[in-house]
Amino acid sequence: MATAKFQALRGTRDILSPESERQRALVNTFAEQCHLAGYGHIMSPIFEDLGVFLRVGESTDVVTKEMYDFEDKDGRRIALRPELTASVVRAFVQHNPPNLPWKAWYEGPQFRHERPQAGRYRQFSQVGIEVLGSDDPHVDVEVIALGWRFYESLGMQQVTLLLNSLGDESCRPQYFTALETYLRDRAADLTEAARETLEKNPLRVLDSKREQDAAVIAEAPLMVDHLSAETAEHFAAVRSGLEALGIPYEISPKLVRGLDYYTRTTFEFASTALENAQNAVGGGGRYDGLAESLGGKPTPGIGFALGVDRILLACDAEDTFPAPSTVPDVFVVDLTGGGEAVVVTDRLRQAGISADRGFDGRSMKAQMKVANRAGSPWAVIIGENELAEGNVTVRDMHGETGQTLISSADLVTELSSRLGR
RNA sequence: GUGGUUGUAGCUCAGUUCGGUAGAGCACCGCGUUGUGGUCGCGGCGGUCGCGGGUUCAAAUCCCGUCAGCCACCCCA
Repeated sequence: MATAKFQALRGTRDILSPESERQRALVNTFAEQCHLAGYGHIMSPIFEDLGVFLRVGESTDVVTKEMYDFEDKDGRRIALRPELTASVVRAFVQHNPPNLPWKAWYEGPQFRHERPQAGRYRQFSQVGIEVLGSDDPHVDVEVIALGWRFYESLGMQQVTLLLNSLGDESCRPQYFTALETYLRDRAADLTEAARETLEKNPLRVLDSKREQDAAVIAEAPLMVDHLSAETAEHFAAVRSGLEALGIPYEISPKLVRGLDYYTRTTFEFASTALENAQNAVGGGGRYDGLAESLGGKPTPGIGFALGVDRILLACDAEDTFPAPSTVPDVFVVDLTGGGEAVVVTDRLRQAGISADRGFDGRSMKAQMKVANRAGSPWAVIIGENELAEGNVTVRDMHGETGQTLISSADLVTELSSRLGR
C-alpha cells in the first residue's frame, strides 16, 4: 500500500461515485416529497452557539458527551450541530415568520463524537422536516405520513413505525413521580448503569437493553396509562389519522427517544432489514416547549429526522434504490490526436447529450476498451479518413446495428434520434 | 466512554500455528500485423505485509504502543 500520509478521521469517510450520486438522488426524492406537501427548504449554519444545543437536554448523551464544541478566535463557545431541530427552532424564533404553521425541510451533515460502527458515524447525514405553530394532531399525522411515504418511495418495505406519547405538563410530572418511585423501590434489582441513568432521567431507564434490567422494566408503570384526558385525546386522533391513511404502526410504550425536549407524540422508524444494533432509520416527535426555551413565544412544534446513511444501508439490505446510472450517452474515440474530440464532445454536451472521451492519444484498441467499460450505448469514432471528409463513424456498442458513416454536421440530430429524444 | 475482534497489491483473500527478507484470483497496462470494445491466449506493472518501537544473526509472522475498520454495551440517525 502506498503509505498515505493522512486518512479521513475516525468516524468520517469519503463518499465516492456512484454512492455519492445515490445519496444525492435520495435527497432529491425527499425534497420532491416535501415540495409536494408545502414545505420550504431551510439551510441553517453547520455550527451554532453552544447554548442552542444545551437547551436540547442537560441529561442527554448527545449534549453531555458527544458534542463537538470549541472556543473560536473570539472566545465564543461554538458547537458543530449534533442535530438539526434545535437549529431550525432557533431560526424560527430569530425570524418569527408570520404565517403559521411554518413548515420547513432540511438536509445535511451533523456531528456527534461517538464510537463509530456500521451505520453510526461521527459525521452523518440526515434529512428532516419541522412544523412550528400548530398542535393540531392532523399535523402529527401529516409529518409521520410524509416519513412513511418517503420510505415507500425508495422501495423499502421492511420498516416498522413505533409510536408513543410522552404526555405533557398536564400528566407527565405525576407519571414521572410514579415511575421514579417504582424504580427506586426496585433499584436493588437494577444494574449500576441503570441506577446512574435513574439519577439523571428516570424515563430513559426504560430504554435499557441490558438483560438484567428487563424484569424491572417489564413491570414499570407506563406513560400511556397515565395520560391526561386531553393528551389521550390528541394521541387517539393521531392514531385514527394514521389508520385513515392505512399506515400501520405499533404502540411502543417504552419508546423514549434521546432528546429531552419531546412531549406528547413521539415515533421512530425501525428497519427490520438491518441486523445490527443501529436499526433506527428515523425518528421524531413533538417538542411543544422548545421554542419558548430558546427565547421565543410559546409555540408548539413537531418534526422528524431520518438518517441518510442508515437508510442507504437498509436499502442495500432490501436490495432497493440502487445508485443512478452515470453512463454517458456517447463515448468519443479520436484517432487523430484528440483535438477533434474536444470540439465534438463540446457540441454534444451543449445539445444535452452526455459525452465522455479517451485521452492521452491512446491506441484505438485502448480507447475502445475504455468506451466499452464506460458502458455507453454509442461510440463516435473519428479517424483520419473521417476527419478529412468531414464525417464521423457512429457505432452501436450494444445492439446489432453495427456502424455507419455520417456527416459530422448531422451528428447531434442522428444521436438524438438514436437516443430517442 | 467500556469490552471484544480484525488490519498483507486498487478489490477479495492465502501465508502468521513451528520467525529465514511475499503469493493467488479479479482489476489495470501491453501484445495477438494494416483504424474497432465485450470472449480467449501470452506477457507485464503493482506491496518497506496500517503506522511506530522492541526482542532476534534474521519478523508479515513474537512483544508493546498507536491509528483505523467491525461487533456488543452505551446511545442514537
